[in-house]
Amino acid sequence: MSILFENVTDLDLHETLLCGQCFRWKERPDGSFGGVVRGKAAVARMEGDCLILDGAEGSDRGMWHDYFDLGLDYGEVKRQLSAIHPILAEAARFAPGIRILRQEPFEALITFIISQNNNIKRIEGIVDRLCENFGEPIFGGGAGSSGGRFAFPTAERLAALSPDDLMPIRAGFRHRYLIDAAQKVADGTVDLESLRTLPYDEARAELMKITGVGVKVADCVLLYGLHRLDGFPLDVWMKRAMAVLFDGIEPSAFGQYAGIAQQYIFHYSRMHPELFG
DNA sequence: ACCCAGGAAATTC
DNA sequence: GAATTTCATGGG
Repeated sequence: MSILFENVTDLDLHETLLCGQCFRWKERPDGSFGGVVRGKAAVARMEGDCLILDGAEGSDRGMWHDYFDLGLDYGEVKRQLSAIHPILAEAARFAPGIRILRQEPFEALITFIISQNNNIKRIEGIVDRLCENFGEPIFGGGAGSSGGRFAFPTAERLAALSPDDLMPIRAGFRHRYLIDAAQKVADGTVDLESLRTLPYDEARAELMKITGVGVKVADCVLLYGLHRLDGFPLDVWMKRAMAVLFDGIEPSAFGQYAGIAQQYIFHYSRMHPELFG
C-alpha cells in the first residue's frame, strides 16, 4: 500500500531527514528513506513533485501530511526570511527543501537529551539501540527492509527501567537523564501536550524540570516535537554562526519563523565548516 | 595522546 | 553567583 501526495513543493527528503532535526531515517541504496513515525514504518521517496510513502499499512494520509508539515507554505516562509538578512537568504537557497518535521514530543525529548555533548553519528546509533532494545517490534509493510523495525519506546516502558538497564544503548552519563525524563512524562509531572499552547518561556521552564534538560535541549523539544517555530536552539554550531555570520543580530529579529531560519543556518554552517576555521 | 561532539550538572572560586 | 570541571563514549 502506498500513500501519495501530489504537487509537493519545498521538500527535499535528503535535506529534511538528514539535517540533524531527526535521527531515525536511513537513506537506502536507491535514494529512498526508511523510517518509523508514530509506530508506523514506511519508505519515503520523491518522484518529481510527488511524495510517496510505501508500505505504510495502517497509517492514514493525515498523519503523514502532518508529519511533513505540508500545510505550511515554505515558499512564503523563505520569502519572509530572505528579506531579513542576505546570508539567511543564501542559507535558505543552499537547502531549499528543508522542512521542520512534526515529530512526536516524547521522541524529541529523549533524542535531544541524548544529543547533548555528542555527535550526530553516535546519536543515531544510540537511538537505534534504544528502539531495538525497548521499542515494540513492527510487523509487515515497509517494516521488512526499511531499517527501523521498532516503534520508539513509550515513556511508560522507559519509566519502569533503571539507569543500568540502559547499558546496552551505551549513552553513558545520559542514562539517568533519560529515566528521569520518562518518569516525569509518565507520571504527569511534565505534560508535553500542554506545551503547545503555553507561553514560550513557561513551556521551556516546564521541560527544564527534567534533569538533563537545559535551555538548548528544551528549545529543541519545543521546535521539533511541539512545532514551536518561534524557538531558536543555540548549539555550538549556531553560536559560531551567529557570531561570525550574523554579528549583532538577535534571534528575535528572525520573527515567527525563527526556528526554520535556525535550521537553514545550522545546516548551512555544518556544510561549510571552513567558514569558522 | 589530545580534542571535539546539536550540553548540563556538579563543584569550586 | 559566576567560572570551571566533570560526566561516558566514540571518532578524527
